[in-house]
Amino acid sequence: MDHTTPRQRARLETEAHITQIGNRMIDDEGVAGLSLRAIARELGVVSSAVYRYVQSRDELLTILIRDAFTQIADAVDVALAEERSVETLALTMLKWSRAYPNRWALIYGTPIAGYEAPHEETTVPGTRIMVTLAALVAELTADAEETGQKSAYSADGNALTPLREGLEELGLDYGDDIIMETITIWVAIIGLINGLRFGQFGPGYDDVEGDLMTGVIARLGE
Amino acid sequence: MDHTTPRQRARLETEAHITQIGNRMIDDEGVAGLSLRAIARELGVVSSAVYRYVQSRDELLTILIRDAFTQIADAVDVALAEERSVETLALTMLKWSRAYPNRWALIYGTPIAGYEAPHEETTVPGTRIMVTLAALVAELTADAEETGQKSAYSADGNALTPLREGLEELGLDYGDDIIMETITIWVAIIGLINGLRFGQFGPGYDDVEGDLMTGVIARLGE
DNA sequence: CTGAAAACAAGAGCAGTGCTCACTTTTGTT
DNA sequence: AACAAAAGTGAGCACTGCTCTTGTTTTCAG
Repeated sequence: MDHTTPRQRARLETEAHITQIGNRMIDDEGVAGLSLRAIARELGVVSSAVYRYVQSRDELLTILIRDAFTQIADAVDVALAEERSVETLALTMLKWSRAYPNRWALIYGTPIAGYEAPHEETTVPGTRIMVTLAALVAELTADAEETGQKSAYSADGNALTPLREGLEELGLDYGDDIIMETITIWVAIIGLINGLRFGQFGPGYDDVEGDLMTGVIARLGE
Repeated sequence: MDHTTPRQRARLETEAHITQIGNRMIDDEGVAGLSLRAIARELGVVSSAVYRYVQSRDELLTILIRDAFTQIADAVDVALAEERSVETLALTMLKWSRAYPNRWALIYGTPIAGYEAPHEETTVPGTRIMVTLAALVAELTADAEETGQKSAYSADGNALTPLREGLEELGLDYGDDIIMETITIWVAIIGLINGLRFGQFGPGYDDVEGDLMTGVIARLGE
């Protein structure tokens, strides 16, 4: 049986409708195009009415950011279930960024001015992929050790302290070399996708984005 | 003798004043805080008056973007004259990003919504550092070859076509391995700085940013 | 079934933005 | 002194987020 009153159901529906419209607005015009007044118009309601459902534009932003993080992390999980490799992870992120470039910018681009992500709301979904990558790197390193190759990172381990603590909070304990390897691969992936999405390399990369990513990942795998 | 009339001089002064205020506003509140009306107030003039000096907010943005690109590229050039290495290049960019985080976001972050960089205006200063990096990589690769180490990148060279063409326009002709190496290092640098500046790794990195960059660069140097 | 309470919606209003346009004042030159 | 160009003015348009007061439903308990 259904324990939701019609009222509650209507509320949830409207909330879902708002986030849906919000997502579409971001897809269409970027985060700057996200307007509560425009949402109100589309809902056929006066502008102040949407404030019954969402406290502020920032709150809606938080919801949309969390959604985007969750979506891309889910996509990566699905793809990794098929083929577990760093390349798959990277190419899946790239593919998602092409499908939703403005959502990509929302989560991996410049922070929104005057907006502070509520940390507890967004940090967890926001770090999922990186944690997955660390696990992947750990697996591969373990394999490499069996075949006799040992990574030799011996720089100042203090540099990794903040990240190591973050992983420890999740109950994970990796060595410095694994963390260093993870962060290197991670920043390369993000950097490449950002460069492509933000047009920093100029035009003409449409057909070679995947190959470029594959090349970078291959280069990082020594 | 001076061939500028007092009138022309006043104009140039006001223009310089406007870009100076604009830079300060971006430093203070990010690109969203760049307001022509606020600039007018600070100039002690009515809002419509600034349109005598700047065609639109976007035009001012273009000026500030070009300035920022030029500034960071100059900083890199100066540092490289002291010590010519990839690490120096990377650390200089990192240092600049710490000094001017909002300007960094302006040039390497999410593109401004509804704003299209005029290409001819910004592309040249925007690619200076990357071109410098390519030259650096080429030098180092040449050194490595003398000592017998040869890089072996042999993936689909088509992926590099757009970049190779970009370099050829500047009269530069590098091999695929050098271009691939350059782009890998480049995206790692940008990715790491973006991650740090945009707070994607969480807090607590303030004292280890340099070590982190050094570690990544070292890892990329095999 | 009725009446109070809670939820929802309306509409005016505030302060801010970029930008335009008709108009006046200042300035430099002939 | 006359005149044209440049600079500055102020009103106005359309938009934004957000608040506050008023009115209207809908829900739910007595």
